[in-house]
Amino acid sequence: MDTAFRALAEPRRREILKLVWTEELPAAQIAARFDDVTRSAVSQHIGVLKAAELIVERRDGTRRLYRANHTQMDRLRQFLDEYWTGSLQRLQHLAESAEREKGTTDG
Amino acid sequence: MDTAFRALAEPRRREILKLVWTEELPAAQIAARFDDVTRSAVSQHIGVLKAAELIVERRDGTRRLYRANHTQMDRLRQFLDEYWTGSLQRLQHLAESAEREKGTTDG
DNA sequence: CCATTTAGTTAGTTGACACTTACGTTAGTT
DNA sequence: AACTAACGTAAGTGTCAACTAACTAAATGG
Repeated sequence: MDTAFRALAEPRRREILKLVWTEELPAAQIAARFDDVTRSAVSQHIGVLKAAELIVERRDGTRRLYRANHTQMDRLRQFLDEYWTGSLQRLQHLAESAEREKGTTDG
Repeated sequence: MDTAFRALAEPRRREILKLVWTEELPAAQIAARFDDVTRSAVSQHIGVLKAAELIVERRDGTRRLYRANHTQMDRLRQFLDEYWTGSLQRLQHLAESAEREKGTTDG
């Protein structure tokens, strides 16, 4: 989770992720989109995105094709959602505790 | 945007954010929840969350009360959503370009 | 085998980040 | 004014991340 958020914190990695969102691309073609950074840097970014499971790799001879892992991205959205649902659940627990409290003090 | 993602990448900050999600809390009470870190460190985390506009501050005498900024959190979810809608739009643009291409070569 | 293409890896530098300790600041209290 | 409570801020340290340059590895073709 930490890994995924930290990976997305880097603008360059977000761009890479968008590039491989709809189409599968080899590292060279990804690197070619950036003129102010070396292939090595892009390769390392890809490594970070791969570690965060935001992209997946498919090998084809000497080439390695990358594409976004939509599932992981969806998981992040769900995590953000939990901030709402999670807090609602906590409120519900509080309410239930209050109910029990009433019962114990009563009997 | 970078700031917000980087702020969320830290587990401690995510905990702080959850603490002030439903209730407004002073710094001291937030710091009291953690026994393995100093008040100063918590204060700095709060500073990062504030810079990312994930929490807002309200002053009351010598105390400063914090609460989560739900709007900013919603913005992050929308950003993640754009990865889908955005790519759909790009596909649509491609389709439209192809249509125009047909027209120009034709006439 | 040798050269080429495609891509990952390592070494080293620079800058950012999390943390602690110590100090400064503002609002109440006596 | 002096004291206390509740915070933030500055300085210093260890660790991690991003980047470049140079090297290595695997597949392909003569």
